[in-house]
Amino acid sequence: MSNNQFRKGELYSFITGKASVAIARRLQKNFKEAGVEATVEQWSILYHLWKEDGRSQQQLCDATFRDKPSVTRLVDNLEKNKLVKRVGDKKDRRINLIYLTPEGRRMEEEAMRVANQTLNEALAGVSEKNIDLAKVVLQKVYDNLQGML
Amino acid sequence: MSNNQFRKGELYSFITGKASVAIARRLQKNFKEAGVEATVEQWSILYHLWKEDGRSQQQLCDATFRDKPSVTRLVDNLEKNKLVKRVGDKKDRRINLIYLTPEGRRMEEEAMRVANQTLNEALAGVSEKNIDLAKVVLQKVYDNLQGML
DNA sequence: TTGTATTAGTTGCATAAACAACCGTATGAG
DNA sequence: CTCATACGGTTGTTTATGCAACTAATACAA
Repeated sequence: MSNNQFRKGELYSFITGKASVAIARRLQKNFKEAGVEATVEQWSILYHLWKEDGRSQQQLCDATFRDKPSVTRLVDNLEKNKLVKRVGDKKDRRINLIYLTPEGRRMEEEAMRVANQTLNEALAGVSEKNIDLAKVVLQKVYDNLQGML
Repeated sequence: MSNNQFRKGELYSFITGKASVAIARRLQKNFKEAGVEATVEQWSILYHLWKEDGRSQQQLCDATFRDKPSVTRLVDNLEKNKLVKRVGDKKDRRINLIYLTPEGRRMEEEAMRVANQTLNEALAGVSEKNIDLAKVVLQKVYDNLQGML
């Protein structure tokens, strides 16, 4: 069955995902330099709220590929830093809707500018075509692994 | 300078690296099912020791893209689980050389089998050519970000 | 209507990461 | 030789993840 033997080093690189670790580290550093007071993980939650405010924690789980405890605690920290606020859903009292505070909304422009700049640094010298191809491969990997749960 | 505007969702996917997170989660699950008693992070250290035993912690930092405290604590846990042993270097007393225990050595075959199988699951249906291309893109991303430190 | 299953969210515990500050050892210039 | 500097490793603190167990609220079937 192992018709797919990997060349030396390939296995390790794919599994450890050093490229995405490097991007996250750089984004964190760039946030700090730009005075954006949030972690990359917190940014990933804010990112989805900027697109559509007032999502439930469960929706944020699905959007960010995290489990429920992770989102609970990210929201805890975002709330502590006064960037979002939990509001109980009136129709279904199990649900927390997460809303941006004015400070949370204010952060969007600069944070997204830094995120785009960081991705430009990361992808410098890579053609559009190859970016698309890598994207397709990574999406396929993700789909392969999701499907088998 | 933002000649490289990203399509919707692309920025988020690249930065959060969901594919490599998914691979790591699957590998952890497969380890568990196969009775391999180690975390993916611990495996990443063992992987390099299986290739060459008796490396220093600093060498393991370089090999695994981790900082010194991270490796210190991974080695702490590996030592606690009796998979490796710290041995002081005789020539330079600052250095710890990390050696596999018999149990650590015994784990290699099964762990590498599971790792290869996991990568096969992840890359099912992706052509050799596209795997290579994705690899090149990810390496370029890594190099871009390393260079600018 | 009652009782069971499902859903949303939280808490506890172990592991890991980043960053800064620190200690002991080695090195090399003067 | 001595002292500043660099190097290898450890510790403390904060943040985040995964898993399992749990609570509260809802849905739904009998």
